[in-house]
Formats: sequence, structure tokens, C-alpha cells
Amino acid sequence: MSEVMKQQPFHPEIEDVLPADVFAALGDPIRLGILVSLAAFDEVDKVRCGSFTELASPSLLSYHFAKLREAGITRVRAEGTARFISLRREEFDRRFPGLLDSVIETARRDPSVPRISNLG
Amino acid sequence: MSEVMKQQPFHPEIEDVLPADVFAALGDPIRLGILVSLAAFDEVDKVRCGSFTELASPSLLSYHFAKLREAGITRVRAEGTARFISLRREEFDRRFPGLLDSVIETARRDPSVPRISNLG
DNA sequence: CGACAATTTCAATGATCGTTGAATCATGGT
DNA sequence: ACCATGATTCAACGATCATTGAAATTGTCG
Repeated sequence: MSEVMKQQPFHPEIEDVLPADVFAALGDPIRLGILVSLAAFDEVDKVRCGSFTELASPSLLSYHFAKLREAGITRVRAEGTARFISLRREEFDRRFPGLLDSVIETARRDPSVPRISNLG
Repeated sequence: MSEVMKQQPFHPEIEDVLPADVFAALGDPIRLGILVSLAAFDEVDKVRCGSFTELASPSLLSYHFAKLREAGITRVRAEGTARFISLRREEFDRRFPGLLDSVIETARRDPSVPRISNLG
């Protein structure tokens, strides 16, 4: 009954994001796996955070989601009991033109990066 | 008099380099500064390691050089008492096409990345 | 040889990282 | 109200990180 609304997670202003923080966030195979899986799925903003449990445990996923989110790479939206994760495509591309594409291509091509088969 | 030759530093085979390790190596402002400064200087293989002392102390520089080297990004050649650092351009571009260019552009455009004025 | 210069190595530090498992929180359904 | 579900938070752990300053290394030159 309380009027307390569900707090959406914190997202940095894209101008405040520094290159070194972006690269640090990309410096982990699980996070690269989240990134390539997200990029491979075409229905934006329809991917539940829980879809990634074959990459890591729920609690570890939450940690990695936070890293990506704090680096300005992803956005997380809470809806009911679920959470949806998506790329901050336009903003990020404006801030760092061309970077995300070559990062995704690099990760996509490499077998050391884990993947989610059936997302969504 | 001994026949012991000066050991050149270790460089990984470029095929053994993993994307996550590359990004981890890029996740530091000093190392991004080394990278953009190297990229801005046209005379390849003519840059002394000691040219970067305005970015950090010699001992800290040595640490960061090792990180970049172990990630397959740079090459270090010992010559006499000096050491020369350079990008592993062709190899790296073959392994991760397009990546280095957009990383350098990203770092070059950002004022948070330190720079060396007069290299060489 | 001995002094010097360029650079690395080593030991130590506090901070952050990736991971685990248990506890907590929020929401929706019965 | 209770319970189940989806997900985060917390405390703990060992590992690695960035940094410092002192010591060691390597090569050059007198």
C-alpha cells in the first residue's frame, strides 16, 4: 500500500563515462559473453537478466551486470519481479563512435567468449 | 666476456592473446596514454621506453609496459642500455581486425587520457 | 676496473577484483 | 496473509591490481 515505487538501478550520464572504465568493464570473459549475447539478439529491451544463468550464478551475474551498467554500456529496467537488460546503443555510439561495433565483432569472433544460445 | 646475450622480453604468440586480456590491459588511463602517444608518433620502433616518464615513475612504467606487452599490444626491443617500444600493428590487426583503430580513436578523443607531447 | 645511465625487479602497501553461498528484498499469485 | 519467484545485497575468501621506493641488472664509456 505504501507509495514507495520500485527504484530503478543507477545509470551514469554517458558523458561521465571514461574510456578506461569502459575497457576495464570489458576485461572479463563473462561480461563479454553477456555483451555478444545481447548484441546477437534483435529484440531490444526484451531480454531478462535471468536469461544468462548458463554463464554464471544469479549472484555473480548481478555483479557483472552492475559492472557493465556502471560503465555506461548497458541499461537495466525493472518491471514487476523481472529485470530487463539492454545495450545503451545510441548514447554509447554517440560518446564513443565505432567502438562498440568493433568490440562486439572482436568478442563475437573469439571462441573464448561464452555465449547464450536461445535468448529472449 | 661471457657469451650470455641480453634477453629480449617475452612476447606472447598473437593467436594466444584473448580479447578479455586485451581489454583488461586497456582498462587503465596510463596505459591508454602510452597507447595514444605511441600511435601519434609516426617513426615506428624509434620510441624509447624512457620517453614516458611524465606519465609515471620508471618503475611504474615498467609495470605498465609489461601489461601491454603481455596482452600482445606492444613489442619491446632491447638495444644497448635502452629499450624501444612499438605497437604490434600488423599482427594485432590480423588477430583483431579494426579493434586497435577504434580503441586508439576512442582514447585519442578523450581528455581523461594523458599524453606525451614530444615523443621520440 | 669503476662510475654512470636506463630500465627492471623485488618487497610491501592498500585497493579492487571475481567468486561463493547465505540472507534479503520486492513483486505477483493463490 | 503466505509463499514462490526473480534478482540484489552482504560478508567472506584468496587473487590480482596500481603504486611506491629501494635494490639489482645490464650495458656504455672513461
